[in-house]
Amino acid sequence: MTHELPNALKDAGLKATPARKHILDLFSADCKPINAEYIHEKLKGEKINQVTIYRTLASFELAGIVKKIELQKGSAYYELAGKHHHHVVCVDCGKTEGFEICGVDKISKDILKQSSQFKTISQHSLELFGMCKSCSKG
Amino acid sequence: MTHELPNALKDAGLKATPARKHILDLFSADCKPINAEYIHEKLKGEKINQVTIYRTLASFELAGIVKKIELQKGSAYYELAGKHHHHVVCVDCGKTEGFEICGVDKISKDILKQSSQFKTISQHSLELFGMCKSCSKG
DNA sequence: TTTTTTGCAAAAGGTTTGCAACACG
DNA sequence: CGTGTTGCAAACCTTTTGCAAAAAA
Repeated sequence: MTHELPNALKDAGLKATPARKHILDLFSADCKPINAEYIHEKLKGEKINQVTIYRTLASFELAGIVKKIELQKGSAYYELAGKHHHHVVCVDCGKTEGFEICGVDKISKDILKQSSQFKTISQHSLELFGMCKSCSKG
Repeated sequence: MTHELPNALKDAGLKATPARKHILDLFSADCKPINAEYIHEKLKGEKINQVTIYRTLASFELAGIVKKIELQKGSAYYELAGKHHHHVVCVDCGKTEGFEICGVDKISKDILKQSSQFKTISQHSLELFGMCKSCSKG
């Protein structure tokens, strides 16, 4: 149960509280986007308040430990901030798969070139939606 | 005040009520993404209930008249469902600009080719975030 | 001990629902 | 006239806030 981010909390200037260590462990263990509800459910043995989870996610995001992603599932999802990547989401079961292909930087340059109103583009969101193999059976 | 979508309601099997006509006019007039609050504000003279606005947006989306877009501004935005395009959003003032460049279909093909889990990709969201010229001054 | 962090309760913000009254076609 | 639509009130769900108690360094 030792996490792969041993000094992430200290480096971020965050005190190493049980709640934070457990949540960090969860991120390391399940390498997939998770939301507050999932964390609360997975850690229900630890009796961590939902508010603490929201605050922990906010501080992790501020510290650059995790990244918030918009999967259009009605709540905010987070995952470890690692290599730049995007996701395919199954519209049926919600399963996600990451991918590293991303041509958006080139698109951004083209946009700026032809844009009358924008000066810089610093971020982007790109999510694909489709059917996974299990759900498209039958 | 005649709208550019004269038969959109009839074609969709929706009754041409005042609320729907006004909301449709708004979409035609302001060719930009708008949300429920904006509609409510713009049409406050018409005394249209918020619930009616939400239901109208839902029925318009179902009918394919409008498209919901995720601008990460805390509420759902909609715009007329026309040519496929995406947006740049100013992280400072929220201004949006549309653009038609989109290389995502090609990316989707590549993803599917290398994906172990997904069979089809049917939609995507792509939004860029940056600073508009007014906001990056100073 | 000092500064964070947590829990609780409550509120906020956007959106949805149930139901009766209303109005389009 | 009949079915679809609206308004009202209330619920819902996720997320945020205020404040005092608890805990990390």
